Amino acid sequence: MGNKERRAREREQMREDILDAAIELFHELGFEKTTIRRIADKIEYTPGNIYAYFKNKNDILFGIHQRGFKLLYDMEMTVVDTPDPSERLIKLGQTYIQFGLQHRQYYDLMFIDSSIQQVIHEDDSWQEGQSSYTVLRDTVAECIQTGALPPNDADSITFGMWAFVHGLVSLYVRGRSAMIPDEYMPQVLQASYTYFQTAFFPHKNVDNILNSEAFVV
Amino acid sequence: MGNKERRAREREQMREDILDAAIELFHELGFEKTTIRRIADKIEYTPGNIYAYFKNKNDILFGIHQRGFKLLYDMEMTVVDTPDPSERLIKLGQTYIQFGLQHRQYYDLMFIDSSIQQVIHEDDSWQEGQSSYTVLRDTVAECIQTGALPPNDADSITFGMWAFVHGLVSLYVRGRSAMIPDEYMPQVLQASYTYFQTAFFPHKNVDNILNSEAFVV
DNA sequence: CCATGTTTTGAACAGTGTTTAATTTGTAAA
DNA sequence: TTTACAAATTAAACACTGTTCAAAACATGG
Repeated sequence: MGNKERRAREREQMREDILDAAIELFHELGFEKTTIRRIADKIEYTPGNIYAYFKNKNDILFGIHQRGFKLLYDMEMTVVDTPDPSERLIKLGQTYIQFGLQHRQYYDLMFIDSSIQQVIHEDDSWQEGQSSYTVLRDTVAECIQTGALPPNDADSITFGMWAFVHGLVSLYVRGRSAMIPDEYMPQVLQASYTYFQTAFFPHKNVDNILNSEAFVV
Repeated sequence: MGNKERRAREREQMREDILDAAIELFHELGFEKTTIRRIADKIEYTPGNIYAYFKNKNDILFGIHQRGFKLLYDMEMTVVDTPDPSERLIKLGQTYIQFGLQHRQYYDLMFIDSSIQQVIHEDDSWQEGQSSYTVLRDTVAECIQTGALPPNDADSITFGMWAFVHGLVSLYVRGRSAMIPDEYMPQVLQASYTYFQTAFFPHKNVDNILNSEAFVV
């Protein structure tokens, strides 16, 4: 018979349709203006019906959120096989910033916005973020082991590294840098990032590792 | 007669009352749940009447925002007379983080939330933020001049320093550190901050400058 | 006491997320 | 083919937002 399976597939398809529409609106308008009614309009259904597929709006945002983390993870995978841990760390940070600049909307939802927080706490299968953090932490730990970084609690250093790049990106994403003209921001971010890495790895040529390329938005 | 003056004073008093009520609610509930109707309730007026004193809700939030910056500025003033620029820089960062931990709600509104951004752009008399930035920038510039920091574009370094502490605080304020238990966070922040400063000022005893005190929340 | 200008109100508008009873639809069995 | 039942979908409502505006209340100077 296999009708059960088809029904399940159709349900899953509908969920995907909703998510696709949501993401499209999300890119056009940002998540604040991505309303249930607009999503419903886009897929030509009634607002209420969406609640048959998603618990609430945050549940939809969480779906977008997850896709964002897949995107970030894929980008990180392109540099994760760099043998030298300090070089890898430098590249990981660069990639993270690059992601933030290229996908501001995703970044906002993933790391700044707070409406989702509740959903994340309920859904403890939240490995997407964890795995990105683990990649970073492992690299930091390796740097400590090889003596590339002065020894200390690995979590504290990892958190600091993350905080730094997050600070750079989030100030930019939320437009908190009125003192610096917008068009200079990518260069400032790049210079700032390079400067900091040079402080941590004085014996490396950070510029060479990053190919001296400024961030592209 | 002086009635004009009294009227003006009463108007200003009303504005203050609204702001006070707003701030109280803001502390209790955060700015998302600080609604016009709740503010009106608190001062026993009608919601509509508030619009006779403030252009809109963001205008009220901007008032809170300004008070927050006064608070931050006052805290910064307690360390700004430190003669050695690198010590001053270290203490400024510590103070900034301390502010963020002690006044999360203010911090959120001042540096993370985006609803106000529009008002800030309109009101170009927005020196509150500028002056805090200038204090930091001047200190960084002095560090470069005295050779305490390797030379580079002062804005890039300043922005990076700010980004780092902002990253630490904002990840904490928005609860983005699921991988680290909440009760350890102040210690992790402290360790992370000390570690980074040590990287920038290897010849300083950062721990001593900060009196080895962990952040208090 | 009246006229004028300010302050305050109450009701409405358009928008939000969400719930629920009623309706439509699709499918399997009689 | 018709009936029966379950799933999908709708329409309407609810309780909230921020905001506007005509009307009412008030205070004040003449």
